[in-house]
Amino acid sequence: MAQKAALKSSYHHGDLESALVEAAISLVRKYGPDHLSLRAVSAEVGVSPSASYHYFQDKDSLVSAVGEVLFEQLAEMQEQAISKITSTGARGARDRFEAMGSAYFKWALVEPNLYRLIFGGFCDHHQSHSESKAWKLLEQGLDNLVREGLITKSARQGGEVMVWSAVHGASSLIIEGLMPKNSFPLVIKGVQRSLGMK
Amino acid sequence: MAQKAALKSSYHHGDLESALVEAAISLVRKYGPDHLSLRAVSAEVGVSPSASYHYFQDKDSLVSAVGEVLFEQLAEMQEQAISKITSTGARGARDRFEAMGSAYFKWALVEPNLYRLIFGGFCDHHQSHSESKAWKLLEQGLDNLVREGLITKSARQGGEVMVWSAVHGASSLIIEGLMPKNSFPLVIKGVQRSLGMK
DNA sequence: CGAATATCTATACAGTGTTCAGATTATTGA
DNA sequence: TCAATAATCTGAACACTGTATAGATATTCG
Repeated sequence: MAQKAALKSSYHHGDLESALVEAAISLVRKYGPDHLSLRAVSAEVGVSPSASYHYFQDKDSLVSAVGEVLFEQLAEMQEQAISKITSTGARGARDRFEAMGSAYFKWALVEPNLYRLIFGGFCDHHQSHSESKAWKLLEQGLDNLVREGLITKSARQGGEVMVWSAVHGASSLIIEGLMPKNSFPLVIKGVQRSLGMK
Repeated sequence: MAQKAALKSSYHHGDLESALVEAAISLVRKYGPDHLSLRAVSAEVGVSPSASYHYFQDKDSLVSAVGEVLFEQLAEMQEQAISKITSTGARGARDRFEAMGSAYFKWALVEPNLYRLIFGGFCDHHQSHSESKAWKLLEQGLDNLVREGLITKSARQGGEVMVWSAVHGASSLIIEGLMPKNSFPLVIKGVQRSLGMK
């Protein structure tokens, strides 16, 4: 079906589709989601501008593919941060929950242009919100807080919405220079209070 | 100095600068902040593409001017919503605070493309966050809550950051289809809890 | 091997941001 | 009042963009 490994055939690239996505990510990171050019992406890969039309209907379609990959990567980054926490019990649930939020925030600050691509209306998130890995991680983190008795079941209700809104909002506003960079701890505190967290 | 009113001189426009901004707003509203073309803006006004370079250094500069106007308009919309509230005392402070948030949210949902332009990294907000009208409104609203005894001084600390983050985050995520549209009441509730609001 | 297919190139077209020389109008000052 | 000056806008040009089409090249399979 699909030969995954890129071979050095000069004409047939081997895995052009993901090479284009990767090159696009690299260019967006540098120059922002606007200012991304299909021709520059093609040139980066060393292929003609029309080649991409075999894998993507148009430029927006490539951008959407990039968004999907990045959204997944962001969640993986969070997963990785969570898995680094060694504490157990109530303390563990709390630490993991905070690590999840901090990882999100840090990623946004380190990669503002990638963050803008995901959340700035450049790509269609055709998967429902509750199917996304980010959402599931959040659900899981909140469930742990309940299980360890750090928050009540009733306070947990709708917690995903509140937590993601606050963390995403702060990340976005800070990136755009509308909020001081050191605001994040305040948001963490506020989220904890909104959850009635001990 | 400056003749403000647009006169029907055929060659000299009269107030080209703000006419360009207005036309840009209209086009961004329809087609989004990406997909905005300087040439289309010029055509809308009935002027040559090069004319805009007398008032704006480049396209990005025009977009930034648009962002400044829109950011101000958003705050004015909030002010207007607040001024419509007739209740007084503690109830009044509470209602006005909620109206401020709801107005922000509604504006975002009605004008997603304008919202994206302001908060999606398209324009430089060269004014410091604490100088913005939005921020001052928020300060004022929180001060009123304290004055009316609805929240404590200590809970108020950093309230601007938490409130704006949550409201902006929810607006943004809902616009991008990453959160159900009916999530806003949950965010309001969460904000109130984070402020320890009675 | 040869035919069919997948993959990529070349070329072309309309549209983009931007520059610059010059045309047009408005304003100023003697 | 009327030339000189300044402000404002146009026209043409350049390099660049997304995209469609036709054709060249490589791979695969009978």
